[in-house]
Amino acid sequence: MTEDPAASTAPARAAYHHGDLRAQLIAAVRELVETHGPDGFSVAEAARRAGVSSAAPYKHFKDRPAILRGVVSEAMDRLRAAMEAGAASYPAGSIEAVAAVGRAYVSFARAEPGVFRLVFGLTEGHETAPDLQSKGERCFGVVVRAAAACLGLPPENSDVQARAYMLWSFVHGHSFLTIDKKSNVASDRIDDWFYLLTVSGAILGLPIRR
Amino acid sequence: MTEDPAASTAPARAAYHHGDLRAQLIAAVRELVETHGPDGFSVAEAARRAGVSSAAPYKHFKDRPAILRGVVSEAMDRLRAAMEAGAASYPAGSIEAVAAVGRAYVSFARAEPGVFRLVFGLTEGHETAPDLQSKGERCFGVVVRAAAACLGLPPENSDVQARAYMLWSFVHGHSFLTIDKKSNVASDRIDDWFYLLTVSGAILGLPIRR
DNA sequence: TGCCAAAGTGAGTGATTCTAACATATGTAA
DNA sequence: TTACATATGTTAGAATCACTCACTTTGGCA
Repeated sequence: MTEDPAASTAPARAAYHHGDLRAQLIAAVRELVETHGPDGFSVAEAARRAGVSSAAPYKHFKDRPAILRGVVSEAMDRLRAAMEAGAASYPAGSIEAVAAVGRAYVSFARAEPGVFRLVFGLTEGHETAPDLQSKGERCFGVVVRAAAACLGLPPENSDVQARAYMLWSFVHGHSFLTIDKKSNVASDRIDDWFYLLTVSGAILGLPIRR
Repeated sequence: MTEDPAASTAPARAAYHHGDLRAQLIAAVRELVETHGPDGFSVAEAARRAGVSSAAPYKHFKDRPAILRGVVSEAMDRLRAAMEAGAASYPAGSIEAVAAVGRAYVSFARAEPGVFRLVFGLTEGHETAPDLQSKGERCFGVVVRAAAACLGLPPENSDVQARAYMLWSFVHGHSFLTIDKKSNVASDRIDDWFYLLTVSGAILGLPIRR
């Protein structure tokens, strides 16, 4: 019982008492949410996978929603990092950079549909979570900056903000429809990259590349 | 105990044994989902509100997810009816009719954010629910027909399908971002009707009215 | 070394989902 | 009208879960 190397997908059980249980719990919950759906997760099962008693999680999280919020917070960090990496992989100010932000968004939703749904389906305790709110705004900020650079306008410009919001709406909706498998008729036939380029160009008012 | 007129918001208790429990349960669950969030609902509470024992619901629904699916099914009927009514309130083939479909969509999300989230957040038993799948496709069909009429092309045309999908993505994303209160900075300032007209026009390739 | 706080355990409470066995009302056919 | 089959309800109970409390163990620190 000193070691348990086959503990789900968590890298390893560090120690009997001291291990970084908090991170391991978040990883376990993320996995559960991904496989069993956002509401098919239980604190008891997560604790079981982490190899601790069912009361241990409450030393690190106040509540069941608090655990969910931890997962969401971590996921939003990764999402924003992916968006920024997408923007950085193309010349600053190019429309390709804008589309790459959207592409990163859709890719994240495809790779982790359960977590993605959780991020934008969290309602309980949402009002009392200023850090999640601010992280959401930072994600939006990535879109705003890319659009601003592309348009040659300051990010505070209202037109930039509006166009960034439209871009985000489209990409957000496309992500949801994709993972929901609704209307796969059109979704499957679509090359996302071309679509994102097309729509980004149209929304930003730039000529569309063919 | 023959009458119980103050039973939540359900119109009235029809009879002791015979009442239309199924419809009343769906109404109670819809209400619970709306007030306490999609996962803050319990079969026991719904039964309590309908004035029956906690085992009664299982005579009408196989499962907890089955009840949710019943609510979703009913909601999708209403959503489609609202979209069709929106389209019908403007001349057939007009861009205003297309935008009205989107407006109905956003209005529904605003009016019933909990149910809306449930409709597109349902994952459990989703694969074994062909009626929900077909209802989703019928909703998409409303968009397709409006776009086809506007473009003067048959609904089966692939360009029509793709543009309809883009329209739906945008409207869907806008709905979600609106009810999630993310990035209210831009969302609040927006006149939806003008936006929908603008985007609809851009996506359909028609001149944008100013 | 001795003490304190952090971190984990085990048992227990109340609520939940769902099943099983039983009771009652409704509709149909003799 | 009576008798049966079925739909619809009930109570009781098993299994699970969220969460709390009292207790124990461990690591850090003066």
